[in-house]
Amino acid sequence: MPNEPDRRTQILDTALACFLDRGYAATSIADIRAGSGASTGSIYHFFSNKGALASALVQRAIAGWGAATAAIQPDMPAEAAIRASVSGLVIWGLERPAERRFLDEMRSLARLDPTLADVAQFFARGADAASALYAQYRQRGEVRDLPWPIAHALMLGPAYDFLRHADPGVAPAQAAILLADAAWDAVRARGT
Amino acid sequence: MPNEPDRRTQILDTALACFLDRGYAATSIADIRAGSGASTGSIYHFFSNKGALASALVQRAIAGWGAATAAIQPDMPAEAAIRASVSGLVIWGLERPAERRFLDEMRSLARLDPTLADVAQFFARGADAASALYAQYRQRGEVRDLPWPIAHALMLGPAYDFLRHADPGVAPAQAAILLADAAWDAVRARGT
Amino acid sequence: MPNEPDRRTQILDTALACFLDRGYAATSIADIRAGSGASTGSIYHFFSNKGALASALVQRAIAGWGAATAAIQPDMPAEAAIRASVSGLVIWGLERPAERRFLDEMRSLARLDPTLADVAQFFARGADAASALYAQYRQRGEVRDLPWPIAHALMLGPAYDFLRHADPGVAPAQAAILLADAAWDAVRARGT
Amino acid sequence: MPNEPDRRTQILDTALACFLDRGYAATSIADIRAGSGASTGSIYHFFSNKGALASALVQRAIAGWGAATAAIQPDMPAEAAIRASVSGLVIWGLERPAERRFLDEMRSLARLDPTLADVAQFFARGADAASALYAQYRQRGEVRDLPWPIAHALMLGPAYDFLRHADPGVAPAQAAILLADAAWDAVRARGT
DNA sequence: GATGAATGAGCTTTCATTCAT
DNA sequence: AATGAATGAAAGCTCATTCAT
Repeated sequence: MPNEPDRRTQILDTALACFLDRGYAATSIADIRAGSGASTGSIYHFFSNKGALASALVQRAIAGWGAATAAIQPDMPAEAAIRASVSGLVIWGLERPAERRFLDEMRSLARLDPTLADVAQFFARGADAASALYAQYRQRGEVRDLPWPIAHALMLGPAYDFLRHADPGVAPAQAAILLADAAWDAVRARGT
Repeated sequence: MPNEPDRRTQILDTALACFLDRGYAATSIADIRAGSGASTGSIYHFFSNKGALASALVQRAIAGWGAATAAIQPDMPAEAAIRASVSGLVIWGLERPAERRFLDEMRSLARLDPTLADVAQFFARGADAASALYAQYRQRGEVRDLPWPIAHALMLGPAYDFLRHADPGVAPAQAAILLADAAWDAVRARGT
Repeated sequence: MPNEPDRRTQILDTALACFLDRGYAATSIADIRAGSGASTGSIYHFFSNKGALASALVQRAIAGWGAATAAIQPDMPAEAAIRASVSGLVIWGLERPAERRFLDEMRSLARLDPTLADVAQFFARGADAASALYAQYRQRGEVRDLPWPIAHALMLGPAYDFLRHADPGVAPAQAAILLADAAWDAVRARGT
Repeated sequence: MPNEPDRRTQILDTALACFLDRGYAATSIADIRAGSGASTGSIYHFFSNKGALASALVQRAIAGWGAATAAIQPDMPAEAAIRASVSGLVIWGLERPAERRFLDEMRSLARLDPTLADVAQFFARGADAASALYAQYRQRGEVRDLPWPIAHALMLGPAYDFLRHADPGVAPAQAAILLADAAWDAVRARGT
């Protein structure tokens, strides 16, 4: 007998499928109801909000990306960490373009929609952690003394931009290397 | 006799104000009607769609940004052109954050909404022009031989990323210089 | 050709019929749509709220009652005014029990529902006017020096209570006289 | 070992708290579930309906008020009985305004909602008892020969009306006396 | 006695768009 | 060129109640 997933999971899976397919804003509760076989009431039994659904999924999606960059340790050299995180992002993003687009949409919607407060907080926490890590590298003298927003932009901005215009014509491996190289070049401590 | 703007312009101005204030998705035709004093019918007389309104405004907004980088000529050295265009983007984006956010929103909505086809085309045309320019620089040997999506990402990705998280704590001039430097460093032709 | 009422009026009439039949809370917009032939959108074109509909109707209903007591003048003797207003209320309430019940429901809902703020204000204004009138009578020495809430209760409380339990077994004229007498007896200035 | 109240009582207590706080209509079963710690199923195990809950509570609430007027005996003089019942109502209503408001709401809802038939019956029974008592006083020649609805209105209408507009500016004791006096004056047998 | 997942009809409100005048 | 009434599908969400365990 197959291991039937429970209702909560069915709903979550359907919601993710819809969000990836159509985007968050364009997905209606009715879509999720139809896709999952659950009733409207059932959906709201498990998730108080459309936003709560998104929140649960953002967490799941980020966890997936996190796994891809799990190798990064706080005490590893800045160069290795930064290269790994950029190329991890690029590889993951090229493998799962819909997921990447979904997170992108959530990031901007979370700024305005109060039902997405959880999502916003989630992103904020991630950003803080990264910022703290960069501060460490700076103290160790491995990276340039840049304001965090600039440092972030120099390291990850190109990857995000590249993924946003995702073009199947570029080989993932090559793109990952080029962008990781550039990220490290842009922030590594300048010699005397 | 005062130089009363015509209806079309009144509508366009109000629409822009609303889009900048609330975003495209959150602006209703009723908002524009109320703000402009024009009737619903009048709005649809001049613009066949909500999308058509956006289209006209995207053109106007981009024209404004274009003016800021008007100094860029096809035959000027790559370095000057690239630096100018990056720092132009940064300065403009910090001066007009709402406008920048609006263009960002439009760029992503245009991918899905068929009534925004014009907008999508408009962005595509801009991208093509930039791509052509980069090809020229490459032929002249001034820049690295990179796939255009990568080159674009290296030059402008950081600026876009920086503006997206727009932080009033960083001085505009400093940010523009840092990002322009980085852009040029990332793509300039490598010595032997 | 019959004088077809306009949409706004059709909606208002249907809404009143529903409110009188079922009460405000139990009436849905769908009921009004079905009864009036107007579309949902049309209803919301004329009335921003379910509450706005109620507000318009409360005004109309009170105006109707006002007409019944139109004879009351600020400068007429307290006795005549009070008798007229009590018996006017009783006669009107027995003639239009549904209308009376509707106003009663609105009075209590208006305390809590913010979309009924207009209704609340409307009732409040009426109460203020009555209170001011009583203060005048008091100054003229025609009525007892009672706190307004008590005076109101003594004069109109019995009529409201009687109408609430409306019993067809009591002759309207007799009821009106008994209650008007009692109202005047209860508040008229006591002799030395 | 602490005297833990049983589930039924917990549910009832929470329901009352909710009804007093928000009113019957605005209270959902979910509210009661959350407040009482009982499950939905448990609530429906003890009470077949939302209405059954209300019914049990109306009984309790009226019993409370009954205790306040317990001194009233069938064979005591009409004047004492009427004064006691009016001032008892006023004192009780000023002390427990939420309870009073709740009973008021129930009285009007019970007229329409079939699940509140019990409540309606309960109120009716109370009214019958009072009516029978008045008939006795009438036979004894202590009170006016008035139709019961009018007599009720004259005696209790002012108190109800006063409590409905409950104004903390009037001293309870004074209000109770004024309203009790008026009640007796209004119905006591007229001299030749 | 107790649980809580499941139901589904129903609610108010929004909004881009059409069209007769 | 201009009006604004009219449309109706669609949205997110609520809630009393049922029932298998």
